[in-house]
Amino acid sequence: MDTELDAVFAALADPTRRRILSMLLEDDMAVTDVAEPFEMSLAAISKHLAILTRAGLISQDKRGRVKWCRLEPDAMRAATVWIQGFGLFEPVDFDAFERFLERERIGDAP
Amino acid sequence: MDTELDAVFAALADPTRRRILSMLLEDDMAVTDVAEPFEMSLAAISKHLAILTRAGLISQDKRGRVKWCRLEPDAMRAATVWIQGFGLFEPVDFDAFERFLERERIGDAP
DNA sequence: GGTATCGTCAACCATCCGGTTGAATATGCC
DNA sequence: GGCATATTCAACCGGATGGTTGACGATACC
Repeated sequence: MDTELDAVFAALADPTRRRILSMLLEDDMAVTDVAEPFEMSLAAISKHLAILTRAGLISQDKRGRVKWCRLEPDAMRAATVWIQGFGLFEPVDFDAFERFLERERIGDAP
Repeated sequence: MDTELDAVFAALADPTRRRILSMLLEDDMAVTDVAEPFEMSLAAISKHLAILTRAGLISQDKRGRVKWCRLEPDAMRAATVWIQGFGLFEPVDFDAFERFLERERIGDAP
């Protein structure tokens, strides 16, 4: 039924994977570069990336011998929509949030 | 660190638990009543409720011999905030996001 | 062709998860 | 006291998870 939502929430339930997602927020990355800041093996990171891919949170595109990882925001958006379905919170203005991020990024620039 | 978020997302990653949460949206319920529509044992539901409680998504209040379960929306809100601002672990961004939310709320007010 | 780099596969391990069943602990009722 | 109801505990099971290591298949470079 809602196995997609299962996969998304399960994928988000791990700090390593959340950190990977936030790294990909900056830019697309190769698998080796994703693994670099972590203290675990490359194989472990590769598994985490597979879980994120299965959940639809990222996509992987192999060009040459390097595999590029790209954030896919839609799956995460689905999770947010489910939470909002509770009606407990004001609906989130995604466009406003995008503008917020943009402003922050500009503010941080030298 | 971020074990709280771990627990929230892990708790949300199960359809039974999500269904329980949506049931509790209606009203507080006793454990037995929560278990009634499910086809699994009462003990299994009791475990699910323990997981939801540990994640802070519900609270349980024993009055007499019946234990009442109540939805606690704050934990879910934390998850939403992370998703919306994912990658904003740095306090600076979190504060900025709080201000952003505040601004949005003021903007929306009549 | 030979070699280094990128990434996954396979096997293994410890631990957790979601479920069961049966016994145990409260509490309420007569 | 004695019995029924509400809920958890304890032990168990099969399967998933998160990690390791070592071998392997591709691709790039000289």
